[in-house]
Amino acid sequence: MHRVVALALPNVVAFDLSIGAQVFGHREEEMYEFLVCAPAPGAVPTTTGFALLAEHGIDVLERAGTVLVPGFEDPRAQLPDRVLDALRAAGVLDGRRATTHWRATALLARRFPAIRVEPDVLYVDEGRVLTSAGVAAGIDLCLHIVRTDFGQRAANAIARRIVVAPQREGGQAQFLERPVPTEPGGSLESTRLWALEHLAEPLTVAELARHAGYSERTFARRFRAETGTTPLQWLIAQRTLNARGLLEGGELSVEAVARQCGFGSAPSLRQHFRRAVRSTPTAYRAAWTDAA
DNA sequence: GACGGCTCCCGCCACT
DNA sequence: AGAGTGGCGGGAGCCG
Repeated sequence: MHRVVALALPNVVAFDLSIGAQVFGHREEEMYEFLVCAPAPGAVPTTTGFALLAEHGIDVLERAGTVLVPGFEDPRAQLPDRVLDALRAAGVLDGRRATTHWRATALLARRFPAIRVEPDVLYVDEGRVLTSAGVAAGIDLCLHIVRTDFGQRAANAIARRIVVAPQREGGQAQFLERPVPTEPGGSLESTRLWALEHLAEPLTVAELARHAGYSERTFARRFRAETGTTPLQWLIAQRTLNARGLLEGGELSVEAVARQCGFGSAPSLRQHFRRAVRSTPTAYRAAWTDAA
């Protein structure tokens, strides 16, 4: 079983750590073993007025398949050498791409010139090291990890369980205007859910706008404010996620997958698939078939 | 891959 | 005045 170990450093952001716990630590799926460790086992203060209990010391990091480092205050604090050694964190990002909360990207770039800071994405996957932006982007990153380890279907199942809207691609802009859409009446959430149910049908932006009760212009504006992307790009991303799930293990032809996902034709699916996944549908299916 | 035809979507601006 | 809205033009991008 794949072991994920979260490292709770003093004044950990409990919400960040909880995302990992919800995604990797739930008993419903038996894909991951999830442990929480700290430099010294025991109570670890959080930034939000309560402490959490870390049952393990950092020795468990050695046997981790994935190490999770949730946010903590103060990031300027000097960590003990033994913690840094365990993480091999010093210089680990040098020469790599990385991101962080949009308020801190400039600081990160200034303090660590060797890191190629990507200021406007949700998360960055550099293979061995993955980084994400502010809180909610951690969900996208964790689901991305599940997808990498076990496929889109597994990621979809967990996303459904924790009731988060379907994933967003890492390259998507961080939400600068409205981090969390509130205001139930004004939110386009229900229109997005409606669109997901009708993904297989041809959908136009005009239809989505009509469903939401806005003019096309206002709909487009509000859509970007809430999701950070445009209606069509969002549709394409959702259709591609759907296609990934169908390709893994399924027997449907690429043409049939395309139609079932709402792509008008197989070439259309191939084009968007290549851009988002950097692979072809057939190669993607083969990779998952061989892995299983 | 190339190429039409069409949709999308963003800046601009008028209107409330 | 200032914020929110929506129509329009046209370049970008999607689709067959």
